Amino acid sequence: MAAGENITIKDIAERCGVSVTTVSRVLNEKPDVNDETRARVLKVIEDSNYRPNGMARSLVINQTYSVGLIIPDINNPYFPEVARGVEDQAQDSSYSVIFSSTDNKLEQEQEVIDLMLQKRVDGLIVSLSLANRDILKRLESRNIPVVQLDRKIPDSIYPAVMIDNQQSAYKAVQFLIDEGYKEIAHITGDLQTVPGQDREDGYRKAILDNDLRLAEDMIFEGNFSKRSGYEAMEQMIASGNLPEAIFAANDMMALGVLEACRHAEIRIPEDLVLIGHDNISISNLVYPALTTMAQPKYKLGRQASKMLIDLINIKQKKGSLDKEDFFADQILETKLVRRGSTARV
Amino acid sequence: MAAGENITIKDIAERCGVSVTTVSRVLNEKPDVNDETRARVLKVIEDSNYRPNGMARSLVINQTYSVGLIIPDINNPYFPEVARGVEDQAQDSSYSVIFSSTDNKLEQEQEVIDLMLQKRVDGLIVSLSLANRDILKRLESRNIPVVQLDRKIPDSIYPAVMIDNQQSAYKAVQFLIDEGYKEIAHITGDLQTVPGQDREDGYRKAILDNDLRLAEDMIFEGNFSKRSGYEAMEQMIASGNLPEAIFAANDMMALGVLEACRHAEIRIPEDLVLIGHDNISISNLVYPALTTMAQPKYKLGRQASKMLIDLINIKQKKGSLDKEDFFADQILETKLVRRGSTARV
DNA sequence: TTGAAAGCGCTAACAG
DNA sequence: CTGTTAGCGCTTTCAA
Repeated sequence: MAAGENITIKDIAERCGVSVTTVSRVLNEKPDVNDETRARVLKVIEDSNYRPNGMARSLVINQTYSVGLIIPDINNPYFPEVARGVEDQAQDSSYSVIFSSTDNKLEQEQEVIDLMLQKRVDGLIVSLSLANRDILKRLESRNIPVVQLDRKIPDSIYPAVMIDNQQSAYKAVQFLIDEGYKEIAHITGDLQTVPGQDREDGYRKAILDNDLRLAEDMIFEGNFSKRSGYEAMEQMIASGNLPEAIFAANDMMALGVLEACRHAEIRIPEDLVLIGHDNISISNLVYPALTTMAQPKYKLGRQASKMLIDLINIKQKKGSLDKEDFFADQILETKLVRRGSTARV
Repeated sequence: MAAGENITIKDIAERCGVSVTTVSRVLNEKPDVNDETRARVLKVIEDSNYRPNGMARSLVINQTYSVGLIIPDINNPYFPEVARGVEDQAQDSSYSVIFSSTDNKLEQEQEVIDLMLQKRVDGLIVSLSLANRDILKRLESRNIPVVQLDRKIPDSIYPAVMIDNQQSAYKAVQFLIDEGYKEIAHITGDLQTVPGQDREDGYRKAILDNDLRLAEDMIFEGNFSKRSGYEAMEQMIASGNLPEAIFAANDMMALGVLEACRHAEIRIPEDLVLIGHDNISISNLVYPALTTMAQPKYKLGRQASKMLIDLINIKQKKGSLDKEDFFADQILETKLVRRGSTARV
């Protein structure tokens, strides 16, 4: 056990008979140091298993090489993959990531951001609740590098990495139409969120662009939860007026539809065709497997991470960030994944 | 934008006309400070939106209030829930968590642990690959607080929070037996891992304890992946000798079984009954829903987090950790969750 | 109840 | 090529 007081750069310097400056130089791979000296120092470092104290270092260089990742819930099937992308990219640049789930609670978001700022993270990747433009404003005024993920809060200066929800929904519906379906219902996501709204817009646009009838009673309001998908399907069944196809604004709701159909002995895809959105991993494990619009979740995380680190580097170089330093939003493509739930019969 | 150089304790002191010591005192809620002074300082802090620099603070108090979480893959359906537990508990104590996925790669594990130690995390929660006892030894010698999660590396001094895999498997099989099934097959997990081995042991024990026939050809080696479950099932089908029930060492493999059965038109639970292990969230979303042994994943994370923080506090108090400071392993109970895949018909 | 001063472990001019 | 010195922003004796 033995306490083994942490060994410092000073100890190394002494053991080598050089100054701490010199040790610092070899630590940071600066050029101006005699090869022989360098070798000696390196050896002692190795032997004593010395690791520089990152905090002390951070304090003086004013950079921690860590970033914060703030998401609604790591348990939400959408986020682990995103998180992994963020982490992998961060690690490539020797950054660490501190993460925090907020359950979309304003107070929580506030709190964890505060905590992270005290820890002096170099920047933040955030997926915030809509109501929180104030937080972003405050971050702006403190000149903190931030990139938004998945959701973009309007009128924020910070760039976002996300998909085009409207276009993606449009493509989903267009696919159904191309397959020959005319009566297409939509189960919306949470309409308090931008993705929820945008996906509904995409649905409407596709219907109209194809000169199909846009019936308001074919639009059912959900909230992205499985249960809401289940209930929407129950409503359709109760109405006695089944559509030919359903576009659910996300996969979880599509799973709810699947379940309701099973109970009602409605066969998918024979009696009703179904498409979801997001391609969460489960969607390939249920039966019938879900046709869906795949979000490049891993890549979203990776790009956001990369963008943030680029921003941090700019700030580090210039001393601060100005409007023109921010990148344009990055919109990644979704991709149709055809599976059983829309199979031709 | 404006750079707005970070404001420091010194600035506050000046604006208040007091010394930094005094400001520090109110910051840390020390008693010895005049109420009136305290109020004044607090006001200025509030007005200037000042946040103390955590790094500087950490440097002197030698504690960062952050812990590292090292797991194989946040994408593995088992871990997000665990991570959430770790995080929630950490947050309750104002700790942050830095996380890292290692894919069970020794080199990765080594690297991220090193990175975290440089950042001076106060402790580590780890779920390491079996081969990595050396890492733990090194951590011990550096007197780092650590708790193991899910898997325990033998002969390590560090406590673990986990389930009793053997007993849990035993209970699963006993349940099948109690339901009246006699021919029960087992698809093992990765036998290079302790959980894989232990679950097989539990299966064997239950069979023997109940005086059933332990047939080696009823044990199929898998590796925890869905595919391996699928293939095992294919083998059973090909052999023309179906069991009455199957215990799959985890849910993913059970999912593979489900799929293979669908292809072969074997009905579950009518023709064959199936139980998995872990209760990953998917298991309730497939059809038929999977009967399984539920791991208290969230709680595992929470307990591990709590144990680690307790350890950190002890170390902080005593200056170092000795053998007798470590807690006993914490073994949490799994619970049978009955669902469709074992429904009586 | 308050402040001066030393120091946490490191980096970065500056001088030699 | 190397060392001296002055901090980074905070806490903590010690004295007043």
